[in-house]
Amino acid sequence: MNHKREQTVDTTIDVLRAHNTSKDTAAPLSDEMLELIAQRFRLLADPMRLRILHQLQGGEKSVTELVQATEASQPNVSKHLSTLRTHGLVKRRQQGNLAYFSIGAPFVFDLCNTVCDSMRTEWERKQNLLDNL
Amino acid sequence: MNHKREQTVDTTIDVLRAHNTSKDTAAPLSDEMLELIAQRFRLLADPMRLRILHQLQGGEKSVTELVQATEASQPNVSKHLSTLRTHGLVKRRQQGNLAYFSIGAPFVFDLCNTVCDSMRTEWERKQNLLDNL
DNA sequence: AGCTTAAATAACCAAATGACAATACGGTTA
DNA sequence: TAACCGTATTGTCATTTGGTTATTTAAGCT
Repeated sequence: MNHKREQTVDTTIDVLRAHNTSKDTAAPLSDEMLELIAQRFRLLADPMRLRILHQLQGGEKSVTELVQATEASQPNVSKHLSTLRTHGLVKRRQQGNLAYFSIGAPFVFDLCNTVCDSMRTEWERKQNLLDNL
Repeated sequence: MNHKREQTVDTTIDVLRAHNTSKDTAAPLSDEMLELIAQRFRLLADPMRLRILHQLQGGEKSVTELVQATEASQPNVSKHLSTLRTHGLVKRRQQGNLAYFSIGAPFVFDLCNTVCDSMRTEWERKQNLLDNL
């Protein structure tokens, strides 16, 4: 597989970091890279999965606990957990009959915070617009 | 509309911020809120849209420029721009015959950086695992 | 006015996604 | 072993999504 390590990776990140380069055309991101980034976002682009992750923020939980907390069907929760796991966002630990899941990639919360902050500031802006009428 | 401002918003963000609260069950996020957050992520969950946004990082661009840079069809680019615009991620400015688009929500790059960083550290970790064999 | 170019929209198709119901799996206990 | 519980998987469905082609709108230019 070997998705073009090291060199390509660093280049990409540097490009993404350089917000204010005044180049006319940004260095293109490879298709692979774009797909990987999109994939990560896609994992978070579902309310149910967000709900599960949000619950796991309180610590490790079994599937049944998650089912109760999210008020979703068990197969549904299991499936989401499975996809989250194959992408490394959650970890699984089996103890006897139970399967305990926990957060596997803390960066998730950074993302959520960024999104929430952006929404809040945007709403505050809109609020100000209304106030100044 | 009025998606439950202020109080609810702050509560939500506080909850998301409190990574290590040892509550057993996290305060549930409202369905509306989850859907909004998911929606934002969904916008970034597509390689084509990421490519467009990435191009706009180099500054304002016309549709045709974007078409050339992304090597996609014009209607395709237009449609993506339209959805990005209705969600506030890009701004549109019309000058004569041309329509110029630019970034409307800088938080996008924070998100991309977070994702890229996470990928890099993960790959470095895997790399170390291989090195230590 | 007519022609040309840029951009948006419409109509449509194929693929991906998320939900549910039913079933299978795996470990624990009787 | 059988019965039971928690979890995973499969098959199927409706919906959504991203892409295409064809068409329309709109602004400049002779």
